[in-house]
Amino acid sequence: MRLDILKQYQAQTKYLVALDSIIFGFDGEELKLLLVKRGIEQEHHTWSLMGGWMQPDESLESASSRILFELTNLTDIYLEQLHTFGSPERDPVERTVSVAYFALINVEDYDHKISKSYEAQWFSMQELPHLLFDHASMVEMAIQHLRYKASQHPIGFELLPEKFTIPQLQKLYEAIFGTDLDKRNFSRKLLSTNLLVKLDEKQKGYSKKGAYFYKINEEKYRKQFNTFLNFLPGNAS
Amino acid sequence: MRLDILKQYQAQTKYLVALDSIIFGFDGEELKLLLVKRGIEQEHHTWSLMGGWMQPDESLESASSRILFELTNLTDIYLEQLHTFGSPERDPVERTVSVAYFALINVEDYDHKISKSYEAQWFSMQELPHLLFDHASMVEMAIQHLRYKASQHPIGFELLPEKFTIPQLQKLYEAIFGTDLDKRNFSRKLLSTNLLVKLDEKQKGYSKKGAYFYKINEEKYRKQFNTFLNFLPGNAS
DNA sequence: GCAAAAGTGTTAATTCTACACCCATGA
DNA sequence: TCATGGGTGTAGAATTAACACTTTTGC
Repeated sequence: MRLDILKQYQAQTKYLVALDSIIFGFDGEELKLLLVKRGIEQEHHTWSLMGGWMQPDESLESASSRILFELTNLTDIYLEQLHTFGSPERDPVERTVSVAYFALINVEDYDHKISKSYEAQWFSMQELPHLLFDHASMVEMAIQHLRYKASQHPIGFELLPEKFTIPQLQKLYEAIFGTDLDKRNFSRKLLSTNLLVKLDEKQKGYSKKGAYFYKINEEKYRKQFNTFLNFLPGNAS
Repeated sequence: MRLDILKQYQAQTKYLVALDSIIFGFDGEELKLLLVKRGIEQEHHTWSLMGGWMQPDESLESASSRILFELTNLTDIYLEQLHTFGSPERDPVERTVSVAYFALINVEDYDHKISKSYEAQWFSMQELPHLLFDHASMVEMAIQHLRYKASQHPIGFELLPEKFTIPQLQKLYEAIFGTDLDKRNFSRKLLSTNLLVKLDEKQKGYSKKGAYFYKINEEKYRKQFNTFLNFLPGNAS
């Protein structure tokens, strides 16, 4: 290593690097966001995104997974880097660059008993509390991204249980886009992708007739993921 | 400020934060990337993306603009955050988190005489040299993003001079997507957006007949930018 | 007058949208 | 038996894709 290069590096200011997760869930009716009360601001009762610090041996991605695991005890969560926020004023305590990740989880899998150490709660997207720092803009960017992503890729499945019905899926898309969809057009378009496998089993309890369960064709799903365009049925904004 | 909060912040490791720019240009035939030889690695003759360090008083965005200005002397460049790269091994000198921005500039505006301090050169996307660190993956991600973005938004104009012809624009799109387009369908779709204003002037020299120049309707362009969908004519991948 | 690029229209195929009725079941 | 949500088909409209000839002008 040349000495002048090392010196050039050493002359630079270093910064704290944080990760924040925008965690979406779906309860069958509404789109939800998982928020925590962090120790940091406990006395102010300020809700915030789940977050944490990057450790020296971690990549951004693995730090983000770790932090998510700490809260939910879940692994294999759909996680995608959203944007990095670094304005000098964003954290009044000390300058921090925060890399925001957006996560989709199945609410049923989330066991709130496990992580008692965090005071965590699902909030309807319609009734979000005041958020810490610039977390509200992170959420805003995340919902935009979710809309785009869900319209182009079959990402919605990540928010549902393994077995789901078409009406459930439609409700999810309606929640994401904040609009009503025509069920005939929706199911036609959906089934035409051949990503769904119809099961023999029917959903019980919710409706009298019961809707058939479907699961997703994993193989096709992985294969098509990046070439899957215009998924969103027509009559959404 | 509560003391325990401050302590929690102070216990954290800090990191270097860098910015790297993937700068695209278009010379009328090919899509190009602007690379520099950084002082860092000069003896190895390694090309790299233009980059620099974030300063304590800057946002990521403004640091990125500043660095781009240092190289090109241009302001008002199309600049968009792409992704943040932070694997522990990415910079062997010292752990650095790098926020990558992707930039579109008009090659004619770029005056290589101005920034003699950098050894900079345009490279065809087909013939990129070996790049520093993880810069090759940044470029790969950027080209993917450019393709998506150009298909959904009228972003291509950023790469062209103020006055351009339709055949020029078509060549640009063909370069971005690496495919041929049908000129009849292309110009129909393009003109149907009403984003172009036909000028009286014709391009001289390139073809015998000469093609009409167009400029973009700035007002509509700004307004439509985020709602402009499916711009790409049909017969591109 | 001819070579080279510019410019322009039509048709068939596909996809999208709007819309309404019957079905199965539990209460 | 009736109320509730599940499931399905069709026709008109709009968009897309494929395709070829005429125009202009510098050489």
